[in-house]
Amino acid sequence: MATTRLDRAQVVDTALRLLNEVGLDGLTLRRIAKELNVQAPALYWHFKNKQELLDEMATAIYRRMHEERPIVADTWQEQLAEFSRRLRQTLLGLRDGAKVFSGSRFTDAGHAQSLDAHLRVFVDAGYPVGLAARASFIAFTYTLGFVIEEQAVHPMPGEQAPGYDVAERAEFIGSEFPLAVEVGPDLFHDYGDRFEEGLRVIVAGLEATLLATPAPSSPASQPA
Amino acid sequence: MATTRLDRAQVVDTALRLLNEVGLDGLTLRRIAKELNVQAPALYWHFKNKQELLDEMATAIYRRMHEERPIVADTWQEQLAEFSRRLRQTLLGLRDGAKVFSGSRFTDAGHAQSLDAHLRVFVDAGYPVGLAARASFIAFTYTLGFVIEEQAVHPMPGEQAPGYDVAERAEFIGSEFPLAVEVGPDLFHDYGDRFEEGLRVIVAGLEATLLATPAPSSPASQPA
DNA sequence: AGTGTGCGCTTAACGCTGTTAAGTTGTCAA
DNA sequence: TTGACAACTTAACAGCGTTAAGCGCACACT
Repeated sequence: MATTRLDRAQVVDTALRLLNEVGLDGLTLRRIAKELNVQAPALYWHFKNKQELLDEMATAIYRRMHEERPIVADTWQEQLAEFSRRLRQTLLGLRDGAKVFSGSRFTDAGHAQSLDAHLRVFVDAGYPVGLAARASFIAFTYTLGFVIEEQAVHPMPGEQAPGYDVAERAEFIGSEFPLAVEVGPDLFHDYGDRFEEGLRVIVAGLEATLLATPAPSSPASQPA
Repeated sequence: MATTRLDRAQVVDTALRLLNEVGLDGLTLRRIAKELNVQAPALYWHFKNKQELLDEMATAIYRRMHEERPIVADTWQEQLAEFSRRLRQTLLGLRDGAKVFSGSRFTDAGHAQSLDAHLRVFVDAGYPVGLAARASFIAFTYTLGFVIEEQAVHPMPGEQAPGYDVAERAEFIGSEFPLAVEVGPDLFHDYGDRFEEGLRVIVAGLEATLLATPAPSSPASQPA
């Protein structure tokens, strides 16, 4: 029964909290408004339309990734892996988190700060910033795609979506394609371990290719 | 002016063609029905609901990947890269292709055939099938995440979505975070080249880790 | 040939959605 | 005390996915 006036941040927080209860499909403007003891059109005073609210939600999600404590990493390998882990954990913490995130755009320059800090680790290690960005984009898209698939099977950490039972799938496919049947557990179980495995693969691949030589030109910019 | 009766395949084909014109948001049952010279509820004779139609569309997309010609690859590296390239190209060929694909489930066992053939390349090279599946899943999620980001910027191969201009972005961020500004082109240009770069990274990473030793146990199953 | 069954569709309608327009209230400035 | 503007409410609109009921035509059967 909040009698104070609304502001954008309050709407965003409520919407994010509500998302975990009702999911993306159930997240309607009327439902959000009800939660705020307000009528639906009132939201249009604060947001141009629903997409702008969703964009602000995505921005808030990204901000949450870093606000508790900044990532401290001594090597670019640690920095890349920790960034990816946090992204996954943050998205997993929200129902349909990956879909909300991937369907929206950042609304402020706040994300530039953490991106800048992230890239700085690579630059300080002597790599060109462009290379750092391209390498990070690979890990970023891997993480995004991974969590989208993961949340299709597990909408929330504890829950299991119907239609992904491995035994059921085996029966569905039949005996004609034994390899496809056999890999069921490898595709639909142990997401945590498999995510880490993928991170190790990408880091090893970067060490072998893009980020092979420690420093082509300058030794390293002096730490701030 | 087709006077023949509808069937599921015809609806799916029409819906996929229409998707490129109107996008996922514009793809309503009434619009699809209109295209088929039929009323919207008629679709419910052929599909349980809209999601079932979308699932069938995703299945058809996956089938298109392989139907023209099967992938022929001598090495698992080629197989993995070519599979990923085809997935990307197929998704890019459809407006919102990655979103449709990632939001749906396969409706038949047809995909098991190509998955089986894909895995066979790894098995014939002497690797355990579980390792092959986990390695392929890494490339798969990378590709999916990559195309989702790519299609956010380029809804169709020629077009450019608003709000992603690099100069605009630079002004938006300001001078406080120079590294974040500088990497604009590295994040938003040359998607084709960067996708290939990512594939090379992942293949190199697999060679260095998961798929390092040619064959742990059996030399190779004899070719069929 | 006449009759019945049921497939494949139409028409009508429901509740819900995002969104717009217009009107109302409270607060603060002059 | 008056006016203005911020922040909302009420009412309404077009369009959505979906359900219920009814209709017509093709085919099987006696």
